[in-house]
Amino acid sequence: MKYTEAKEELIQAWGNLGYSWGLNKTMAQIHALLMIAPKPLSTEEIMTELNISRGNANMNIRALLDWHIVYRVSVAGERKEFFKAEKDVWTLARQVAKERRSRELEPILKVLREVHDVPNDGTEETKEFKKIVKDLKNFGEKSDGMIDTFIKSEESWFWGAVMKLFK
Amino acid sequence: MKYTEAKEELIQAWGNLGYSWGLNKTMAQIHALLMIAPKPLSTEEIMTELNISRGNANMNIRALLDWHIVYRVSVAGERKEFFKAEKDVWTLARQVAKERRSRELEPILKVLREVHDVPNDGTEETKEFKKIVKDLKNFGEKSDGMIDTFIKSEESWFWGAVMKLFK
DNA sequence: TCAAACTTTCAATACTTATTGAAAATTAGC
DNA sequence: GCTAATTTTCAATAAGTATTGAAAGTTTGA
Repeated sequence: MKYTEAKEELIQAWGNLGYSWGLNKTMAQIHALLMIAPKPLSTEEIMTELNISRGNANMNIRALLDWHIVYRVSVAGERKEFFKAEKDVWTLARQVAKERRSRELEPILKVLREVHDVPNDGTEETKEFKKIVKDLKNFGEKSDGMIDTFIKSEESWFWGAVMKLFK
Repeated sequence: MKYTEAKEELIQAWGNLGYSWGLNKTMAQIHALLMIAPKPLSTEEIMTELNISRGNANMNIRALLDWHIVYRVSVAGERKEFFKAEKDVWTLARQVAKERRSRELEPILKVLREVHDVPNDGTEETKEFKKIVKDLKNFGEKSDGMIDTFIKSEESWFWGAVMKLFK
């Protein structure tokens, strides 16, 4: 396989993965492009490489900055902005975990806490409801703690510990 | 908060969460409804509770069966099918992890393995590309192993081990 | 202060995905 | 085999999301 094909394929695949991460396709593709680029790229370059409009490029770059997985870079002698992606996979993973926790896990935990205290009126319905909510809340809170440790951890410590744990 | 409100709110929240899980909103809502129901429900009951059409209900129930997080149940003396959700949160979590691994992680790992061997033609581009792909592949494979252990693990063992590890 | 370079916004539109509902298919009992 | 109950399919359409491109806004340096 040639480099250009491989590059194309990786960008496509990363675009699909984006969906499972709460990014949209273009966002993920820009991220992939920046990740494998040896130098920061300008909006123009991103537009050309991915064949997308200026507005689209701009919006999705903003969203990536908002996720803190793409950074603004200034290049000496150039007036326009350049962008680079976080290249350290570990840092990337922690950042994504952090964002997803606050976008996905926290909202559902908030609801679980709210509905946790509905009075048990003695019916089967509320009994079952309370049981399930309790279990979900418990699970969610344990997961939350685990993710928190992950986010704050050091790569070497983490994999070392996990390796010991998972065999 | 009253039970009916709480129920409504939980179903809505679970519907949103569905998005971050590769389910769609209705699928996740049906799942929530079944999870808190003390008895298996028929398609009719699901249609009424969620105000959705027969076709919609049917399609999304099939999808949930396909994910193996909802089961078919037959009720004595009734001709129609009834459905119940997996109620054990731990089993649910493992099943979701299993499905997501094969729907999200495996495809990207496949691509990473494919593009891993592009020849280094000496340019900056291929050098950087190969480095990033190597890192991503390494990370993905470690994660894959970890998820695998999780899927095969017992709840009590897992949280015990994790608690020791994370704190 | 001006104007060129560059970035942002947003209404219009294209594209994608979800939903409906009625017709077709299947199933079960007589 | 027939019929009524039930499930499945799928074309039509509604709803939701992404994308464009041009106009408006902002920044920079002479």
